[in-house]
Amino acid sequence: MADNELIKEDEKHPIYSLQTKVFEKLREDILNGVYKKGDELREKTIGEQLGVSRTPVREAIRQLELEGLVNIIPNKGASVVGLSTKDLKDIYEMRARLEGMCARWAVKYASEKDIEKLEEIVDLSEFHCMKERYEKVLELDNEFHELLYNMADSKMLYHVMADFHHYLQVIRKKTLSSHERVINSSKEHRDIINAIKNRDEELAENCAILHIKNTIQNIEEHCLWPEE
Amino acid sequence: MADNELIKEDEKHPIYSLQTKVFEKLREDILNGVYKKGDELREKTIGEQLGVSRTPVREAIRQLELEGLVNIIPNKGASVVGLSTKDLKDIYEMRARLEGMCARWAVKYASEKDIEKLEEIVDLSEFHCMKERYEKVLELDNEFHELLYNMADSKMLYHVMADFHHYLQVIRKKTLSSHERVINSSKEHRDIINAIKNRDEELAENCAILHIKNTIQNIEEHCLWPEE
DNA sequence: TATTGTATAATTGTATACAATTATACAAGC
DNA sequence: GCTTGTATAATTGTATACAATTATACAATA
Repeated sequence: MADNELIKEDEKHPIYSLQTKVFEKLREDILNGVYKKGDELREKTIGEQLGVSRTPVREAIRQLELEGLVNIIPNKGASVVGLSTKDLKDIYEMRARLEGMCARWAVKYASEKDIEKLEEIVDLSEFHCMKERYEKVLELDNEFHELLYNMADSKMLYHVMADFHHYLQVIRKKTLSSHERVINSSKEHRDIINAIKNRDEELAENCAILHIKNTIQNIEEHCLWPEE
Repeated sequence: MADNELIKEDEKHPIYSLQTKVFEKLREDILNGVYKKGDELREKTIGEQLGVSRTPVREAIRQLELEGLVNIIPNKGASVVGLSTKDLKDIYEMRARLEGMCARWAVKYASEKDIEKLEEIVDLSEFHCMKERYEKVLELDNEFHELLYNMADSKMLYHVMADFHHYLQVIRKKTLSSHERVINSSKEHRDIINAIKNRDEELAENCAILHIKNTIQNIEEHCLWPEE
């Protein structure tokens, strides 16, 4: 049996069930292209690879099916669907609009502390950008948007945005490795913050939409869409 | 053991696994308020009620957790989260924007046949409205939006909209039982169709947004939000 | 009474067993 | 050579067994 990553992590995070960990591992692997479109996911094989029985693997695959990342044919098996370039583009377009909604709603609910926190994140991000520590920049970008999603104070909106965020993770890693893009992104983040500060819903929405649209444009310009 | 609904349906739909059927049954029951917020979902109990073992129930509950309808605490159990009135409102707001996107994209991809089909649906709907057959009207409304979602030709957008659609099913049943609302809804549907016919993306988007906004307003006016 | 400890029961988490379905290999017949 | 039928293997679907965790009941103690 292969040396087993999941059980090792068990010691560190005994909070999560094996099922959850298998799910996250498989999702990660699908989104990162470890499994490619059409690959078949055999319960037994995956279970052996991860050192668990079929049960948690099955449960994980069922969840992946609900997310649309996997296709299950009853009594036959599961195969990887994954995300095409068009899927990613569509997600960005949806995200643009919903990010706008987020910013608009954040205006309504933002506390002074939230806004300070947003500014801190951007400050730190610019610092790490200067030092060219882009993993940190990505992390902080995640924090920025995560906080924004929380500020909107909507369980459902958060839920959708969190899903999108996972889907886009791989490509965001690329966009936020460009010094120039990070600089621009920071400016756009500050525009959003200022709009929220001034309690200007319309402006906040437009800034947030523009931010995502610019991200898309950047991806286009630098040909960062995944080759299929 | 209770008389068992799931196995009976087995004869009719042997395509779906028990797991799928348990999932759909539980989701339906949660959305319809059969299970209320906070109710605990015991695998053994539900399995006995439905005449299946714990395994498919477990898998179904895991899926419901991913949808956010259920909260699982490891080693403790699953409890119903369900949708609050605010959740429903937020979903409508998101849907308004994404429905707009749908209409916009549908303009790009709509075939003559699609448009004809849309018109047929509205014609039929108005006919059944006249006859006060509102279950039929609901069915056709579903068809209209389903087709629109398909016309947008986006797997991801369809996926999100399909989820929303399930979530809103209960309340849509109420709004489309009002003669007046159905009449207005039909007009709005025709506006959307005409915009698509004229290949006017901007107008199509705005009409679709307005359609959902009007739906929301109708719900407000008639106090159709669920009492909590 | 309130609290704590402990034994018991209930419940979940995981693994495994068995049934049902599907895939594969290969020989028989054309 | 190609199809078809059949036996075998592989895989999934479901149920169940067992382990681990959590809840419950209740007695002992302050």
